[in-house]
Amino acid sequence: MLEFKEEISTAVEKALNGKLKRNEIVNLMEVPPSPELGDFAFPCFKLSALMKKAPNVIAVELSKKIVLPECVEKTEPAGPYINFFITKQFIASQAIKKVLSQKEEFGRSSLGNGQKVMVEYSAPNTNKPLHLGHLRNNFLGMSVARILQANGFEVVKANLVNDRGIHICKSMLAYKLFGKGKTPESENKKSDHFVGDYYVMYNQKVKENSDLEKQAYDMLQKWEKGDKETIALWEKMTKWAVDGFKQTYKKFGTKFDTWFFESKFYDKAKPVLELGKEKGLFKENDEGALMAQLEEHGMPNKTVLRADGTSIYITNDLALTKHKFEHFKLNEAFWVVASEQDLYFKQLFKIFELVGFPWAKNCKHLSYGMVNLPSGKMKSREGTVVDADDLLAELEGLAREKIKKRDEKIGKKELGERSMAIALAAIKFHLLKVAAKKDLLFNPKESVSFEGETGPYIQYTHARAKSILRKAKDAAKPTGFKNLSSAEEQKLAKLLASFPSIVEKSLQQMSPHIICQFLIETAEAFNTFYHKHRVIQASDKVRSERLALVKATAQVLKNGLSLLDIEAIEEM
RNA sequence: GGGUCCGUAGCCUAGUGGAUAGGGCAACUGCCUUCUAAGCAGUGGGUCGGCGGUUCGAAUCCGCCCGGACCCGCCA
Repeated sequence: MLEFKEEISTAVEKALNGKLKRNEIVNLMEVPPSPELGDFAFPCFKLSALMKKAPNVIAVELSKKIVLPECVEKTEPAGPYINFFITKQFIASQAIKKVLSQKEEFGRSSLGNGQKVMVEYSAPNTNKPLHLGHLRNNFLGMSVARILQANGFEVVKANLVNDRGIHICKSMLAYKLFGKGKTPESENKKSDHFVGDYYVMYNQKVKENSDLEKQAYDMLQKWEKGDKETIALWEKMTKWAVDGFKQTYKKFGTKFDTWFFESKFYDKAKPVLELGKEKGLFKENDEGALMAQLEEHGMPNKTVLRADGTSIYITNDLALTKHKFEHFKLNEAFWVVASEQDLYFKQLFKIFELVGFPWAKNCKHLSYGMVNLPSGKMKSREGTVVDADDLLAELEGLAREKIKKRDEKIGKKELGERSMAIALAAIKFHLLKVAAKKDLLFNPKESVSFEGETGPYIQYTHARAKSILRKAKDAAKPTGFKNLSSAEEQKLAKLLASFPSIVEKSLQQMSPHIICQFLIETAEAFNTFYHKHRVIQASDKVRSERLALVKATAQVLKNGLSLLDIEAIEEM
């Protein structure tokens, strides 16, 4: 549709004799709210101010002067607008030909020009199993990485494991005191859940015995000093946790190109700390803690090193970020982290800028809203979280029942694969379809739904299209697209043609939800078409053209789903 | 006290200046001997939190207020 817009703008420019520049005209061009009003509209308000004439008068006069380009069937002045109607066969033919020739490449671009970017996401703590919050994070990370890749960026997907700090020592302490040598194997428990149970246990026990708090802190000291016994326990429990995470990531299709461990970086910040001191940015306060002086830059000061010399979270990021940019030669780095850390990242990036790292301006925080439950906030400490593994198992079970209702004879392997694909689509789409910055209220009933604006609905639409294509078999190649002139076919073709600009918009805004909204609209348009028009039973000529439209729709749905890391299955 | 973000029908949500605010869930009415009913068509439901301002034009921009979430030097 872009080229049509260009051609129309050129025609308008000529008719205006230089009253407006061409790119101004392109920017003013709109799509009318309803298809009966045409495919493009030129509003005359700007001209009205310029020419001191009523916009509707201008619309009438100007529309007579415009020499129609080939692709335009007619123009109509409508109040202050001039509406343009693209010749119907041009719309269908342009859209379908492009999709079917470019196939999985359709929607991709080379905007990134090979630039290397890192997307860091997930960032689990080794004392708690992955929960709903991580899922939103993981899905955003995976999808953003895919959108970047589709636009010609070289993407490094990274996971930073928070495997040190006082919180880890809490679960270690509980295990040491009450674990009695049990193991995940002996308890037949997934290993990250096994570790997480001790974190919850610590938080229960500390309510009765506040001395545990001091013991945990002592343990952190011992850990930082390299105490053998403490390190051995830490290694054992960290491995349990990470092994468990890996199983969960595998089930969800969450992937990483590189793993960072906080324990390997927290003590490597010296060069950055020294640099900051030299610049006068980091100064010791009265208690001896090292503080980044940020108040004159409009934000609170930030502690970068404790008074006792031990590290905090930012100490690690100071070391790790430098390593990232230098070791991976990055052009840009993204952090997918919840909005509660907005200020933290503002401070971190400001520190990089003030220390003088040239890459400071290429650090981007992809902030997203918190996931809450109807009962309130999720708290790992209290065990009131929606566990990732449990949620997927529940969804998979529901999908399984639904598939069996439709097809009683389905094979076991097939059933397993399909139910998993559908369950994953449901949860991924549910968490991605809302704009990332919005907080999300996780309503269990809605989230397990496979109907309405859901991932399975998109998959179902794709499967329907594929089913037609399978049954049609011997499709003759269409010679033209003169028979796709119904409102339903035109609407669908226009949507397909707009996919590349949708992908570009989702890249610019780093927003997978834009893809979700597009897929919903396209699936709706296809299903409406499906109910109103027969494909296989149509006359030879019409059938071949409709089959091409169906094929193009399946391709675009698949390409779109792939940007969300959702599988487009063949049958449901 | 300060800062950031959010506020669109009973619930969830799209829409960041342009034509009657677009969907979904829930409710109700139709449609399966025709390409998969996880679908389609239809009905009802809206002071776009409030008030003021800017503009030819505001859900969208600005100001104030109300409500909610998050954050504010040694948690992550």
